[in-house]
Amino acid sequence: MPDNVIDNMSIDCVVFGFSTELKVLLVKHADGLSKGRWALPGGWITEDESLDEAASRILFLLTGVRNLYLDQLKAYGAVNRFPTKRVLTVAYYSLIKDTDYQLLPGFTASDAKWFTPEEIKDLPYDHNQILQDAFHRLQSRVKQEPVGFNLLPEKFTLGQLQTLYESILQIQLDKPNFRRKMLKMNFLIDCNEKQEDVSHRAAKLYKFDKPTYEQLRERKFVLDL
Amino acid sequence: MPDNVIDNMSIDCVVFGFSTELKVLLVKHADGLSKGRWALPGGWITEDESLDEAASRILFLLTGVRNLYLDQLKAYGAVNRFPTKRVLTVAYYSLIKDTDYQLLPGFTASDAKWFTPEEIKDLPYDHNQILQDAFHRLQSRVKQEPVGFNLLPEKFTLGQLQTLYESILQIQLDKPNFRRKMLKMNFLIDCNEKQEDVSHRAAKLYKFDKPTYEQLRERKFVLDL
DNA sequence: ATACTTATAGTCATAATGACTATAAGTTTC
DNA sequence: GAAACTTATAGTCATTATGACTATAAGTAT
Repeated sequence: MPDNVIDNMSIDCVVFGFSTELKVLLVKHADGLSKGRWALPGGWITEDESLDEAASRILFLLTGVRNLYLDQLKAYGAVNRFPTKRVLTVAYYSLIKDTDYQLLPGFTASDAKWFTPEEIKDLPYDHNQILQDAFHRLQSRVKQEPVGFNLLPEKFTLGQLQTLYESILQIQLDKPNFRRKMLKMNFLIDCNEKQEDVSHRAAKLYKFDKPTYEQLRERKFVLDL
Repeated sequence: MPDNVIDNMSIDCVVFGFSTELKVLLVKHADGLSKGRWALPGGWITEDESLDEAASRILFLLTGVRNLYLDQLKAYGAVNRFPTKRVLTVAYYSLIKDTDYQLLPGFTASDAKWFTPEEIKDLPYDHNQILQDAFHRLQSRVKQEPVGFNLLPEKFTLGQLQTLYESILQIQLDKPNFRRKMLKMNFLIDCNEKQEDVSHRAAKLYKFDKPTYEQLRERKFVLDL
């Protein structure tokens, strides 16, 4: 443990990604009491950094990506949540495009891996609780913010967008109605391009018009799916 | 400072109340660097209590009410947020009915007081930020939960309910449309009683049907005002 | 050529919305 | 006691949104 860490404060991160379904990034702990087990990525907070800075540093070390979408979830401070001493952890959740994601040298596939929520059974400490809370936060956030746009590639199809919403909200949506609703919102820009390399009719590609979205969000706007 | 406190972790609480408008409870600090200034109620976390327990204890000491509606907001941990040393604080927000509220002996009107948001100018530490974040949380929460029912008396009129929503969301609402929307939700029970002691036509009193509300909330339900 | 697969367009009855008007039931003022 | 207020409550109506569909298009795979 470096000498400028605060020895009773840590960070834990829930990193969400999406390709064909929603995934969470776990790391295999190299040492400590949870050695060899998969757990949420985390680390100690140092004296000279804020909470957000600590989370950002820890995620950069893991993923190689700076300025990830990162939002604090909440603090966890049960008396015995950590086995050896009392440690408060501040949990964050993060969204990442898999196109941006690259494991840094030092991490290998056996150290860090994407898991679907169903694959994740038994995490150490209170990480199951943190993961569940993060997932609920994502579910409520997705209705009020363009979080989807932090998970999808620059250009995407309406089908991908729908699959994303379905896998976050865990519901089935009617395709024509979903399209109609999204397009009426007016924050999708038609790229005038089509998908390539698909074995069926290619779909139009869209991208996200951030200014329009922000304007909408200022007023009210609840996405009711 | 008692000897079982953790000297770098504290709690701060934003307590909301409502009578004719939304209010926030502040206390006058008796000692320390902010002596004599109004600030959010707070205190140190002790070794033997969780975060929720600490917040609950601190609010009980202040208000005399146990089992308040209490929800964690988030943790604040800027390096220099506290002047003498590094302290992480976990902020909570709480809702209280003024009928339940009674200042405990030991607190007087000059120690603890309700303020409207506009009256609150310049709080010490990062309390301005915490207050603002709590208010935003309340604004978004009110659309997805019956938080209003933790702020109103047991029996209330539709007029009071509307005023509450207006003062939380800081918008004007059309009266007939608001009534229609609320009543259609089916979680209001007609008490078959009327207001008394008002100098105009008395309104019907309603109370909240918690089971029906919870059922609704399970499914989806976004209150779009 | 036919069967798949997914994309995209359109229909239609019903429900919700926003902006109102109208009336009721009391109090206060003159 | 009548008129003027104040707030509650009921109802109208044109417009828009919704949910559940059907239909067609544009490709690939068999």
